[in-house]
Amino acid sequence: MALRVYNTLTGKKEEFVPIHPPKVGLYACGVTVYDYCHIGHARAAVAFDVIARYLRSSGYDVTYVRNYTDIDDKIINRSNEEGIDWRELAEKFIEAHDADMGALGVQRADVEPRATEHVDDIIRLVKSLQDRGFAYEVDGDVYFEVARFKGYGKLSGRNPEEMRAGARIEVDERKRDPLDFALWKSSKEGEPWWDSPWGKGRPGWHIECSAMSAAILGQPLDIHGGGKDLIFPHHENEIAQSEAEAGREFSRYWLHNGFVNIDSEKMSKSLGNFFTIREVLERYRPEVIRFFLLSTHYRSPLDFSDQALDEARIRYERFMNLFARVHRTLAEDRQMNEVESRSLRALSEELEPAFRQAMDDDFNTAAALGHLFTALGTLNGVLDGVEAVAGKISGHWKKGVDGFFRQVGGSLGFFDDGIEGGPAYFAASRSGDDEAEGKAQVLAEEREDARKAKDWARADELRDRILELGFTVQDTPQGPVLAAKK
RNA sequence: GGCGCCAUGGCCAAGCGGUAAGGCAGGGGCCUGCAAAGCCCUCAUUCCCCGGUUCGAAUCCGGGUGGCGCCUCCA
Repeated sequence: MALRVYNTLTGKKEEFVPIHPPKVGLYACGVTVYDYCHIGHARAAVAFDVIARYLRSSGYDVTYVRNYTDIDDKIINRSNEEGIDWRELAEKFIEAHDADMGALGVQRADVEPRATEHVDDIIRLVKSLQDRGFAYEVDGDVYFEVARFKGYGKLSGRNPEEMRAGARIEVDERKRDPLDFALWKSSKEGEPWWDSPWGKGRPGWHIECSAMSAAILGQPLDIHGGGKDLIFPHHENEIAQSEAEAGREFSRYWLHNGFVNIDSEKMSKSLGNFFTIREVLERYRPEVIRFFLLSTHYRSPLDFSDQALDEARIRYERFMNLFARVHRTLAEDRQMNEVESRSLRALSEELEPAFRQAMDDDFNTAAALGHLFTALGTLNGVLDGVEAVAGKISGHWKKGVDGFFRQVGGSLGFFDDGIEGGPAYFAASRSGDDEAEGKAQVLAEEREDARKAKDWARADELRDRILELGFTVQDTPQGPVLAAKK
């Protein structure tokens, strides 16, 4: 079964064929570091994290590059507002970005370049464009001349003539054409600058990705991606710069993730309707947020709401409940019986292939997760049978279940600890209150004694007190099991 | 104004020409001292509307209606 991906450039789903298999060069646009990341940034990061993970699990040798744009007007403005050095500001938000994304299980990219580390490459690229007649200088600023590049508009499906006719492009007298965009900007007094053939200045917005991707991955790239809002002008301009300079294709496939919406409207800084990752992390577990983000196909819009997060939590906890249950079920060293082996065959012969088929279809995590829920019913059913006769499960079965979830979870960024992850999830240490857990544990034992004495009033009272400590209690065949609420 | 995307049960959500996955919520049953967790059954003759193509359409085409996005910084 071949992997198929939706390519923005062609508007179609195509079979994925790397240029130099098994190597895959993947470049995703990262963030401009002038503020904390919101859930929209998280979605993009998680989407491309899953893409990189799944490509690897499919046998590709992926080099994943995700940049930080650490020099830009917004950074300069923000640093002036806060009265701190722009470098310090960028550093602060790079650290915050790494912490937030790390919490969500986003793996580090293989290379995470910063624009300021590649100013030499940027200057070389701008100079080359100028030498080739695609760029012109005006008082220390260098612009890309869109009219000289014939393919302009091919990614976003626009044509330059119509865009010029549109009234929304602001007129800058210094540009030969309203569509021309800055490759290099002269720096004003007090602004960051680098020496260049055009005097002191700094990179324009789009040029850093062209320069860094070529410097690190070479050209053409296999995949270039980012949020849908980057299609125009950012990625369109990258194509113009890179293809004009190199005279060949910039990237084979272009992948773009959809937005996170609030009440059906795009979450964005300008609308003010955004939630930062850290805000949401105060209310929901990182795994739950990740599960929410992967519950819809990456190209579709995704509505953010407490209701949606609550449902994601319930859904995610069904897996954790299963894991905790498997974990505490006693195992014995024997061959699997018919029921056990049939359930594992269902995993390996039906569910795992179905999972991969879904992921092969343009990384359809929503459909892939659907198949995992099917596994849930089968596996819980096996445990029901074991508990009904107060028996033990085969150790091979336990191992098989653990292996299955580690395997599929590896592509999604879940279930790293397999079955062990169940009890760990419900433990209080995750919410940082070991003391309360200790107390609750004592009460749970008292309650168990009361239950054995059939003192139901006492048992119920103890359960209420445990609840007040922030725990629910389940009476299982293996004894009482606590779970942190939250 | 230009370009584009979307519309599936109460809610979320797969589906990409072959006769509606999955989850949440709801109803019934089992299990339980009661719960919780879990299991079983149930829950869209129908996919915004109207035409068309086809043996066959949620899926393709045309026209509506509604929502959204990009065209300026934006994941």
